[in-house]
Amino acid sequence: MSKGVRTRAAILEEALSLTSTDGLSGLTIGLLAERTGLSKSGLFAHFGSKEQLQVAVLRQAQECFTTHVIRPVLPLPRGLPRLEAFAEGWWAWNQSPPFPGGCPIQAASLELDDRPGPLRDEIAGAQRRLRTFIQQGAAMAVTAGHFRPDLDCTLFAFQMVGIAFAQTMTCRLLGEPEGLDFVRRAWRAQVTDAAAAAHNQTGEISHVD
Amino acid sequence: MSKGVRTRAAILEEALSLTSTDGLSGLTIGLLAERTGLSKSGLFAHFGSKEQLQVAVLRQAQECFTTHVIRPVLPLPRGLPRLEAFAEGWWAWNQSPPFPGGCPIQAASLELDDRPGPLRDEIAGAQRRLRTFIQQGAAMAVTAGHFRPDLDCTLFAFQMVGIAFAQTMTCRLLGEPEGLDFVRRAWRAQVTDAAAAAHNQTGEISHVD
DNA sequence: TTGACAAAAGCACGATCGTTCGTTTATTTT
DNA sequence: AAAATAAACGAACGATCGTGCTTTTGTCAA
Repeated sequence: MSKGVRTRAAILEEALSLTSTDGLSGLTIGLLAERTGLSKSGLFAHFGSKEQLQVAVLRQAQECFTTHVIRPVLPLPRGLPRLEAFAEGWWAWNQSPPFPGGCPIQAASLELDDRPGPLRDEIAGAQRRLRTFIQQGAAMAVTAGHFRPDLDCTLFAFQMVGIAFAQTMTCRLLGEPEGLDFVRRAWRAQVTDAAAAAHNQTGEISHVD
Repeated sequence: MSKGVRTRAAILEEALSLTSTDGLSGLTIGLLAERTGLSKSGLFAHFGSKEQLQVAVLRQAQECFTTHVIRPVLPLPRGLPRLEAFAEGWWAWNQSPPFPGGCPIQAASLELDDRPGPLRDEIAGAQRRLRTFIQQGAAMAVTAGHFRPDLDCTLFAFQMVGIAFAQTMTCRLLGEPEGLDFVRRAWRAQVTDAAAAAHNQTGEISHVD
């Protein structure tokens, strides 16, 4: 690994931290240069423009999420087991991501939703892929008989995304310790509803853990 | 109404528009002065500091929300009717608020959740009050017999907040036209679940509209 | 209508923003 | 080790940031 690639990675790591606390618009070249011990111009040369730096940060955030949350659950059996594990991993990610602040992509989703351009496209793509992943996970659960056949998997993904946002607001903004508990119960209710007519009517489903 | 109060109101209205598209950190004194036709210093004198301007904007946003969404439903009968009307009003507000961008408070909730200070306190207070309003609305529905007695009203509010966030992401960031449809179905599912054992088991409840 | 006071303007400040360019220092490759 | 290339620096750019002043303009009551 050559020098350039190594420092670029170091820059992005620090940039990710900064973004998680101050947002994409709070990510500033001068401050980032100071924290990495580089000169502004030296750092700048790695990206060519601020916007490209921001895009790189978003890409890095996605990769980080994939590594921490997505990839670990892929070896698990399709359907409910994988879905449950993903959920628990996602809640844990939201609760304390590998940066000082909250999930940068979640924050950027509301920060840039009215400003068209490459940045918004990047985040929109990330959110779309995530939703698709959830939706397909639910579809597998249907195929496996864990979920009822008439389940709307897109709606299922929509609801799960909602829980994640509510978690961030409750735990991070309001700082309520029982937030994670709400998350789990909301998720349990959703899973129970999705499984309603599959095995039985009472919502008693086979657990993973 | 004296001159000062009038221009202050005009400033705040324009500031609210700006914040809705560019966020609280994108709200800049120079740009705001330009749009209102005032000088930077003339505008600045109305607030004393940028932070106080931001606080004023957040207060204005809350008042606007109260006027458009909260107040209209207060005359309605307690319980489900009022709750349903509030829901529809809230979805409409999220779909197209009275500003060019999205709801500033929702955006600021994720923008400032890691930066302690008066601004975060203001938003946190707003979100707490909103959640309390929902929670009490659900409690009234329990009292009225519309919802089951063992309903966790705090969890109910948590879930509803989640739907609102998911709506913004789906409709505003992703621009999916069927987003509002998801919102209504998710909300319907939540209401159905909350009403489950009240009148009957099928989720068939008395409608308002 | 004049005098008191509020509101806005004008100007300047230090700081920081993103960006460019020429130079110097490291790292590769030959 | 020398030549070629990549990486980082230093200094400066125009612009804009938030924030102080002083002065001018406008408003409102006596």
